[in-house]
Amino acid sequence: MPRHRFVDTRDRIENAAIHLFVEKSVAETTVRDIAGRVDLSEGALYRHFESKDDLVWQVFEKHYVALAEEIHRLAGEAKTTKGKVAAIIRGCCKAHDTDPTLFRFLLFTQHGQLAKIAAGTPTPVSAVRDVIVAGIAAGDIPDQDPDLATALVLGVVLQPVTFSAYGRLPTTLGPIAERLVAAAWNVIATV
Amino acid sequence: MPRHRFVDTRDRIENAAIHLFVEKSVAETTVRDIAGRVDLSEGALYRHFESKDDLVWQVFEKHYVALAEEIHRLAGEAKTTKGKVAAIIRGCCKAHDTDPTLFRFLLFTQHGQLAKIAAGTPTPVSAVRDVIVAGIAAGDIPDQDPDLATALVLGVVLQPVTFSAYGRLPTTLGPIAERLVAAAWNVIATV
Amino acid sequence: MPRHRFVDTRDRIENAAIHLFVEKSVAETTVRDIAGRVDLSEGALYRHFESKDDLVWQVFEKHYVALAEEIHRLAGEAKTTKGKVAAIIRGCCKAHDTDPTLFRFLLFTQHGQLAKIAAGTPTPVSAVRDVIVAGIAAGDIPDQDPDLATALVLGVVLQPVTFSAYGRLPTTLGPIAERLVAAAWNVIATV
Amino acid sequence: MPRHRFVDTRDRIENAAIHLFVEKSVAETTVRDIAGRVDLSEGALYRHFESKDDLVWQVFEKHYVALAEEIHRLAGEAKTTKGKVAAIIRGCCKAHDTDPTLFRFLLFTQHGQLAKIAAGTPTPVSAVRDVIVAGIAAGDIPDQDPDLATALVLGVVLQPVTFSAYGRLPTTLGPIAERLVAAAWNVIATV
DNA sequence: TATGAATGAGGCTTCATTCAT
DNA sequence: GATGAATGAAGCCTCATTCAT
Repeated sequence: MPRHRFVDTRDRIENAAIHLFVEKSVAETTVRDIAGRVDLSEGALYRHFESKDDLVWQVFEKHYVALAEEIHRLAGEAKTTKGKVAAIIRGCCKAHDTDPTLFRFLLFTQHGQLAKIAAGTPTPVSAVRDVIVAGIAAGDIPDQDPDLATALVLGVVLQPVTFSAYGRLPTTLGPIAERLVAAAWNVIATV
Repeated sequence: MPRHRFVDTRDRIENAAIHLFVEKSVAETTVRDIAGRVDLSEGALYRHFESKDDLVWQVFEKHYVALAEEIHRLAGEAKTTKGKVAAIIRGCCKAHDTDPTLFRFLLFTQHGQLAKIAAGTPTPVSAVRDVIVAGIAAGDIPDQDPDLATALVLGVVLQPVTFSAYGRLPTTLGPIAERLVAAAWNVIATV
Repeated sequence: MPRHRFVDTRDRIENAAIHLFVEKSVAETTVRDIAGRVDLSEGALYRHFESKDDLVWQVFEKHYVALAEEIHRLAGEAKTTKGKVAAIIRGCCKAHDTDPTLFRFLLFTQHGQLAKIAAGTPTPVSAVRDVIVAGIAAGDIPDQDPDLATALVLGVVLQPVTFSAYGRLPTTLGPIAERLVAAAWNVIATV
Repeated sequence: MPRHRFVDTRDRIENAAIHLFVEKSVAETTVRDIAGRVDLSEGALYRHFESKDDLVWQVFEKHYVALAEEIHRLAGEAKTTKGKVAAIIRGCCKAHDTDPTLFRFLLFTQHGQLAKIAAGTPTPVSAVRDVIVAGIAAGDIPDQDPDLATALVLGVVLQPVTFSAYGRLPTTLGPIAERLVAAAWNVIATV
């Protein structure tokens, strides 16, 4: 049963697509580009995805949700708010370093995909926000606008990711993870 | 209708373009969209800009450089590093609030335009970096990777801007400016 | 009375147009190109010509007819058929050398303009043909298809003109005029 | 309608294009014209040619070079210079009569395409010139400017072709081939 | 499943021409 | 007469998608 052939092809398509999307942006990547990268005909792609939009969405959603779950899981394993935040930051760095292209794809492709996410679906943003809301409630961090706090924590991770993508910082975030952990905590713990 | 009534046709085009670019992204904005918004024929646009790409680039470059100069100027007016950083953050908030759409345009359109910027041209990023490098040299802030420090400072402003664009934070950054000032300083002053 | 201003401008337009038409072909020459060459606005051209087509046609017709008349005149001054043919060839060489660009314009622009010439209008072709018909009638040259004979005589002049235009022969035809005279005569005098 | 019924789509495109180019000139033939003639969508053309320019060039180059080779081959089969010239002229007449439209296309489209030909590429012109140079060296024809001689020989064939295209001579050159052979020889053999 | 020619809508751009100034 | 922004038609080309094989 050549069932694995299928899975394999689909994975290869997704992978090629992600790389192209980061290299040239979704809009500038053509179906032909993707097919060429996977050494497949254009028409064959439509055996795996309904449309280009569908491909983008499926790939985005899958990994976006996975990242949200990972963050949620990591936060759950720590007891204190400080520990949760640290776990999240470290988790993001690790996720980034495991596959920088994928992480960049999620960051750069949000625009346009975010609107398609069903309200209430857990996202990396909501996962972080949950931790902060709980932290405020528990008195671990000062009372403050949870959305702003979330933005600050995310800014501490995502801007370095952006810099890394532009070559202003190394491809690997591991070495600066603890610095980011400290910064993220600082930013919400100090008034 | 007198055809020369609007001497500011070019300005109106730029303005319409910026708004559309933020609303729908550059790629999804057609020349026809822009022309329609300004109530002009498509062809007429080409008397003002060589191409769509040229329009995007000229509009981006103009305001991107202007923002860099503004940041540079603000930093120059303060004496201490702390004062400079504060001035920069406040300046960004003010620039954002003066014209949120323009600020978002700069933020969201970097990708793809940044590569066209001549090496050595002052940018908002380099302006911030300069302050940090000087701050380290002066001993105002701990010794650290200036690029990472720059990323952290920018993250503190830009992520709230992004949240604001997505409706997760108010359209106005003024009210949270001092909070961002504190956060930005914290992030680079604490090891 | 600035009457000469007008004449002057019109001449300059015609001249610029001819040069551009030869350099880039009529189709690839834009009204803007012409206006630019004369340092005039596009709209101003329409004060002198009804349309681009009109400009092309007027310029072509004027010089095409003038050349026909010149050939006719030259043929009339000689007595024998041989003398007439020689005078025509020499006249063409002289016309070419006086203004190679104009001659090339006539040669290269025929296509498309020829159809507009009113039947019966004297042309360079008909002028040559007349000489040949008369020559046959007078017994100066063997009986033969006058059209073919005309083609051969013209070929002897026009192909060198073409070569000259392509840089395969010098810009000046004067030095080879007598050779062409001999060839032209040979080609129709020998069965 | 099965879409693969015509394996020769490319050939049909080339053929339609050549006819249109001769009928209306390259500049006045639109991609839509060509597509319409072949009963194909405009976009489909681009699966066979990169651009309109590319189509023109490929078609031109292919047949221009083929004609050069044919002339070269014919010249090679004859021993004497006189025989070579005769073979060339007859070959041109035959090529013309086999497909007058194609021959006219080559003649009328030179302008603009010639510049694209790689230096050193054999062309009909160079093929004729080679024969003449060799003829001079062998003493078969008087010493003379080979370029001028080439022009004269070509003029003898190409002007009748032009006349034929304009309806001034029959569509078929066969009947006058020997006359042209004689004229071509005369023109270079007599000082 | 795969192929790739074909479609068709729509995007960007050019350009002859007009017209208010 | 001159200007040059504006028009509007039309041209070339791209690309997501379909479909016969």
